[in-house]
Amino acid sequence: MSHKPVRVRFAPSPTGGLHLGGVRTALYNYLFAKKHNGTFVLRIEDTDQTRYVQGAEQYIIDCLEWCGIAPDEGPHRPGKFGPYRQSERKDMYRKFAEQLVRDGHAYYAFDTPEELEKMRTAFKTENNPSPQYSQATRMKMCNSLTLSKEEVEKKLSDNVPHVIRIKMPDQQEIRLNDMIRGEVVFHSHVVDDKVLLKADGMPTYHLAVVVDDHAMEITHAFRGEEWLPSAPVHVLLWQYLGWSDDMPQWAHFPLILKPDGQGKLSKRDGDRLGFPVFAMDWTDPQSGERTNGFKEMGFLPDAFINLLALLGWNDGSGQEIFSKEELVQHFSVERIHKAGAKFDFEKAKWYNHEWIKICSTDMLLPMVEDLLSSHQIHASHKMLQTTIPLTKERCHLINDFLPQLKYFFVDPVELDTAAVKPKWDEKKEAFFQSFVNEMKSLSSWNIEAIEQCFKELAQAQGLKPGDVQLPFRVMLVGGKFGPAVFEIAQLIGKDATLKRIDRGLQLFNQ
RNA sequence: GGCCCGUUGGUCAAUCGGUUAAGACGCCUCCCUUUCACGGAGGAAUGAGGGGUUCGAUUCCCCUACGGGCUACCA
Repeated sequence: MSHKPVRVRFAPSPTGGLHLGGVRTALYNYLFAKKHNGTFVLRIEDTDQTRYVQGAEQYIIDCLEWCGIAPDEGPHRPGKFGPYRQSERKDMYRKFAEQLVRDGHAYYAFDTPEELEKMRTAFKTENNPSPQYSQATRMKMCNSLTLSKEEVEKKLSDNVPHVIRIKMPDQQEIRLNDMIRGEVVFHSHVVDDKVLLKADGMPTYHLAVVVDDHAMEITHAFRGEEWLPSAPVHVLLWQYLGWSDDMPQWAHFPLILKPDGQGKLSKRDGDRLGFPVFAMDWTDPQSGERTNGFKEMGFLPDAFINLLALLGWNDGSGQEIFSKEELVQHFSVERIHKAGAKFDFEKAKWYNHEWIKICSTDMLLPMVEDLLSSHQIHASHKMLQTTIPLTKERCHLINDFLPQLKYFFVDPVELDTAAVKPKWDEKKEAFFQSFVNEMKSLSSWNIEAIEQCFKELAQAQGLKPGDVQLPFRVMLVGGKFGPAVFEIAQLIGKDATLKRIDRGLQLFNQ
C-alpha cells in the first residue's frame, strides 16, 4: 500500500445530461475521498469534438454542487474546480502514444475506415460475428508491423491519416485487482489492439484516462462496470508507460438498471415510466430536447444522494437514512455490491418523504417560498413557519407543498362537492347559517373558541359534530385533506373563514 | 459467437458454514384519527436448477440456466 494522499476523480463526458449512474459514480468517489481525507477532482472526457455539447460541462458542475459534492480544486489545475480537459492536452497524448510505438508496445495503422469494414466482413463467420483488429488479424492489415520502415516513414511524412494502436502481447494473463470484485483475469489473446490515438490526433479514452490519471496523481480509479472489459488495456498501458508503481487501485461499480425489463437505465426510461433520470433539468441545446431532473421535481439534495448511495451499497446495519456526513463516515468501497440494482421510483420518493419529515422548517422555508411564489402565491415567513410543520408529513416531494399549503393563502377554486352533496341537507345548511352568526360575535379567534362554538352549536341542533366537520373542511380547503379544521380556520382568519363558508353553502345547494 | 461480471421476496437488501433467512419500499388487514397524513400492531411474499465439499450449506467449489456489460478512430 502506498502512502500517497488519496485522490480520486470523476470523469464524465460532457455529451449532455448527468444521469443517475453518473451521479452515483461521482458520489461514491466523493465519499471515498472524504472518508480518507483526500481530494475529489473533476476530469472532463471531451475527446470527441463532434459530440461535445455546449454548456454540458457547467451543467455537470452545477449538478455536483446541488448534490453537495462539488469537486475540489486539485493541485494540478487551479481554478474553481479546475477540471482537466482532454481537448486541452492533445500534444501530451501524442507524445506518449509515440513513446509507446518506439518501445514496441504500439504501432501505426493506416487502414482506412473502408478497409476496416472490409476486414470485418471478410473475417466474419457464424462463430465470430464481430472480428477485431487483433493478434489474429493485424498482420493482414496496413500498419507499421506489416509495412517496411521506409514505407511507414513515407506515409508519415506524407501525412497519410493514421491511428496508433496498442500491440497486445501474445500469451499473457493480465491480472487486475478490483476492490469490489477481487482478482479479475483476462487473457491477452482475446483483447484487441485498441486505438490509442485517433487520426484527428485526439486520444481515445483508453490512452487519455491513463495519461491523465497519472498526471493528476490519481490513487484510486473508480468507474462503472461497463469499463471492466477494457481494464486490461489500461493496466498494460500503466505498465508500458513505465508507471506500474503509480497505478491506481481499481473498482468497478455495478450498473443502475431499468425498473422493468432489463438493461442499463437510460434517458428514455424516464420519459417512458414517468420519473426523472437526471439530477437536474437538462435541455439539449442542439435538439432542444428536455429531460427532467430530480431537483425540479421536488427532491431534496440530501435525499437524492441518500437514495443513490443506498442503491448498491449499505453499511450492513440496516440504517437507511444517512446524512452526507454519515455517508462519509460509514462508506466503504468493499461493501459496494457486485450486482446491478433496479431503480425504484417509489422507494426514491419514500427517501425524500423521510428527509422532508426530518428537515427543519428553516431549511424547507426558502424552497417552499420559491415554489409558492412561482405560482403567484406570496406567503409571509411567519405564516410559513407555522404551516410548514403542519403539512410536511403529507409531502413526498417539495412540490407537494403547493396543494398542501395553497388554501392557507388563497381561497380554494374547486371544492370537492361530490364528497359532501350526497349527505347534504337543510339541517346542515341551517347549522352553518347559525354557525356564521355565532362566529361573527366570537370575541376571541382561536382554535379552542372556534371548536367549542362549532361543537356546542352542532349538539344544540341535534347534529353529530363529525357530520358537519367534513363539509366545513371542504369549504375551507377544497378537499378531504389537511390538518385539523379548526386550526386551519384559526390560521386563515375569521373573514376568510366566513367567506369560504358562504361560498361553500352556495355550491352545496346547487 | 467470444470475453468479462453477476444471480436471496415484485423492488432495495442483511447474513461473512449452524438464524424460526433481518430490515426497508410497495401491497393487504387492523388500531389511532369523525379528513388526509403521521404513528402503532399484524399479514402475504425470497435463497435460479443440478452436482459436489462438509456432521451441516443461502453462504465454499464445479456445471447448467438466466440476466447484464463489452466486443467503434464513443465514452
